[in-house]
Amino acid sequence: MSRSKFIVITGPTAAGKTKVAVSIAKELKSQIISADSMQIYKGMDIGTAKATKKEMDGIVHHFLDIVSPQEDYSAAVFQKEAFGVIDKLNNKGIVPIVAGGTGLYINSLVYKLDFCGSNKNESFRQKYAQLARDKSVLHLYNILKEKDPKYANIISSNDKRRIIRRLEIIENSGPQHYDFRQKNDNYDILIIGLCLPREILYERTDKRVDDMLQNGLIEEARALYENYGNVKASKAIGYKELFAYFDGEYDINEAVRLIKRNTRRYAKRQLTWFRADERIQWFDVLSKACIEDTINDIINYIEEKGF
RNA sequence: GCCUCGGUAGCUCAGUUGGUAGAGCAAUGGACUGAAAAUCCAUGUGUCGACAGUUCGAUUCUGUCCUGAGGCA
Repeated sequence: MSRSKFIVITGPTAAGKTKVAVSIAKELKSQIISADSMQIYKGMDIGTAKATKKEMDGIVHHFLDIVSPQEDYSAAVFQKEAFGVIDKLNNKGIVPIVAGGTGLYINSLVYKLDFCGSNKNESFRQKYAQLARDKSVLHLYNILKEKDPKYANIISSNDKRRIIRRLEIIENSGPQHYDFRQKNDNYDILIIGLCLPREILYERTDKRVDDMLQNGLIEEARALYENYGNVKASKAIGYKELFAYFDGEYDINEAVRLIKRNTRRYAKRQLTWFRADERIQWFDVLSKACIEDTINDIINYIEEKGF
């Protein structure tokens, strides 16, 4: 019996993951597992650059449109469900292609991340968020420091989000260990990263924002705004800025400027995230005359590695 | 042609009574364990338009030149 395996295709936004992943899935007669924290939402298509039916080209895509924008989802749920799909496909002799740019989602598969089985506790979060406003974030940090000095030591005393989350875990499940990341060795994993020169990447993200606006992003955001209001999904780039524009905080030109800027910063953070994993084999999508040549290189690499 | 005001960080500008400079925006590096397109940490990147003069020392004062905007002809 051969070992379980999967292939990951990742990289910054606008690097061309969709096309590459579909081409490779076709070649390997495989299916795609999307690892994107925003493409899971229904009705958010243009702004998340979700693959169109045409772009999918008959390839099965998992984890697109699986929840409505008002529902909760999380990396932990993704981890569990994605391994379910991976195992199912492996059993059928298929090597799945995990494709996406959400670092935590990718890491939940390629590392042994333990989410401690601790569910979200909304009232707890609200209570502590209020406490942070009434007193200070540092006040929360000091509470955490007493309960879990080891974890407190590795995060910033100003990281409200992680402080509250850790307190929540302790509240739910009692004291917890913190294991530094260990690679997931239950599977054979091949990780492929798509990259391109920073300057050109930024030109592409800028242009893509313009294209999204042409294709009706404002109308899509307006519908989300009217149907769901300020939900978690609306924190996505391209939506949050338009929501502020709808609220009259600034004009459309400022909204567009901020969308472009935030997209650039996001791409930069993704690069920081992925650079840290030395298993990634990088392919420059502009190194060859056309993307098809790069795709061939990737396919050869996959075969070389026995996937 | 003459007059006036400018030329300092990627951009908009501040400043130095002469001791090689700092804000905003933009940008860069990093972290990331049930919100992650989120959240957080760190960082000034510069022939101060060019050349010469005065000076111990010039981005700052003087001169010439280059260059931008406006005004007068």
